[in-house]
Amino acid sequence: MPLRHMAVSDTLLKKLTQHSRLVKDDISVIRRLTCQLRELEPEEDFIRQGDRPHASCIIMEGMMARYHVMQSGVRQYLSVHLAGDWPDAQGLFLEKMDHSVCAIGRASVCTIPHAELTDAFRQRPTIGFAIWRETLIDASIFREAITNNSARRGVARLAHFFCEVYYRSGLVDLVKEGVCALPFSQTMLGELLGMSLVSVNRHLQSLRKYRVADFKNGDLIVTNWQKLAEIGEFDPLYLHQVVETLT
Amino acid sequence: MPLRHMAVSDTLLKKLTQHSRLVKDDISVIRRLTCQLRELEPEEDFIRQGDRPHASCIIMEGMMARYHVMQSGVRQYLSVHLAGDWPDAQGLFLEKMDHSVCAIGRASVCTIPHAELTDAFRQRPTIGFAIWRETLIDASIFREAITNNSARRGVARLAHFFCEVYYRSGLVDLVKEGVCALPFSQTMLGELLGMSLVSVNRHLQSLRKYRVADFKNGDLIVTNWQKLAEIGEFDPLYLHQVVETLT
DNA sequence: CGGACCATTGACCATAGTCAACCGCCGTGG
DNA sequence: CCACGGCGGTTGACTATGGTCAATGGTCCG
Repeated sequence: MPLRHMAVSDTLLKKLTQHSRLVKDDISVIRRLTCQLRELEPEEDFIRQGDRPHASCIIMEGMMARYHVMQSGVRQYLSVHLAGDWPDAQGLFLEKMDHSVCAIGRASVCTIPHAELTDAFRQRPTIGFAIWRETLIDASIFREAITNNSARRGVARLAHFFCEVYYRSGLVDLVKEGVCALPFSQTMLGELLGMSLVSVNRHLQSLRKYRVADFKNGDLIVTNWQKLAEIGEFDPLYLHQVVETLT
Repeated sequence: MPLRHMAVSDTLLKKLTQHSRLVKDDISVIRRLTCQLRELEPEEDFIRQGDRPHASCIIMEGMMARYHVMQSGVRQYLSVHLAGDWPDAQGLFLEKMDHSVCAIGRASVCTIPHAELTDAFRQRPTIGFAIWRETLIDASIFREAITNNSARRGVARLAHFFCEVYYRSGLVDLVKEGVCALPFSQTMLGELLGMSLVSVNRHLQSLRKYRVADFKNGDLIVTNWQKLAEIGEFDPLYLHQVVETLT
């Protein structure tokens, strides 16, 4: 893993200003944060269940996911993360990781030591609030996943997940002509949605058949967004993408 | 709903110091927070999906729960909360509630305006960190719920939930001789665990049959904790009950 | 006494899991 | 160069888990 130092890229600022209002002083404190760039191999763990986190990372490129490992060894993926996301902010104030975070496909991240972050929060509480909000949005996404995996079945569950990935990819400009990257295998989709590989395959086929969406070679192709959102009962409220003032 | 003013009770301090180290100044700022006591009728909503939250509440007595409402009108409960919990801290920096919060049985809460809280965080960042951590623990509980409802089936799912309630009740001294309150109906357990009323009833019977746990009249009775934890694959790590220093 | 709600049970059905085989693709090594 | 193995995707057959429907009984309350 090659490491090099760099100033925190605009990726972070772009993400935070998407939902929080920051003033000049906040921005300059953020710009002063240093971070190390790290490249992750496909499926490489960034941090593991049981580890004690000292730094957290922002995704520069690629995709990452959180997951639990069951006693049986089976994985349960919990959420997926895109460029600009902060997939382990959850570990900021926790002693030990209760879950792992890995790359999905090749990814590069920027890591910032916790100590530097908490210093920034003390200087400019608004920065802390913005990142706090970031973690609250994460939590909201978890809640939606509980509902999706518990109360929706089959096609709706798959459709809802596709909606989420597609919508969030759009927010960070990662959708090109109805296509966004989703470097998952069907097996992994099953481990995310709490269904078997075979079920994923069959529900996928019904989305294909009705020309709503397709998924192949690690790409998600949305042919009928309206219909997909309807099947998945998708309402983006839970992603909380509204700019408001943090006084 | 009778309202009266009071100083924030020790309930909050007890909760925060359970997992965060606070110094004298922090504590006195917390003691200066004012709050309104509010009594909630059984099943009364404290705040609803779509509302804009201006205050948040700490549970003084009783139980509360978060839930989503599906398009079909069906409820999906997301998490349950006990005395000392902060069931809507999730709304602290969010524009609109993406879920509702209601009382489970009779409950009383203490509400604190958001503005007063953010002021406290600016004065004493450590207080913010402690409450931030509180919300991160919530998120961890959500993650566990994803895994529970997606990757465990039947009895294990029910057993895991019982473990969580029993364990958390123990932390705040609400277990008496193997019994703790859980004022749910079997229908509600189903809406929490993503299974039908009938399944809940049947899985409950198998826990009864093997003398592991029982559930009746709104009470959870644990007769064999060891076995229950084994069936539910319960590992309390995700509750993050470790005191550590927040510098 | 009647109604509402909750728990329980049986019968039946639907969804989804398991198992197994097969295909195509790709990368490795003989 | 080609054979082979591994992996991901697809399919069929069978099974199991759990959902739906419906009826019953108990308890509490008006």
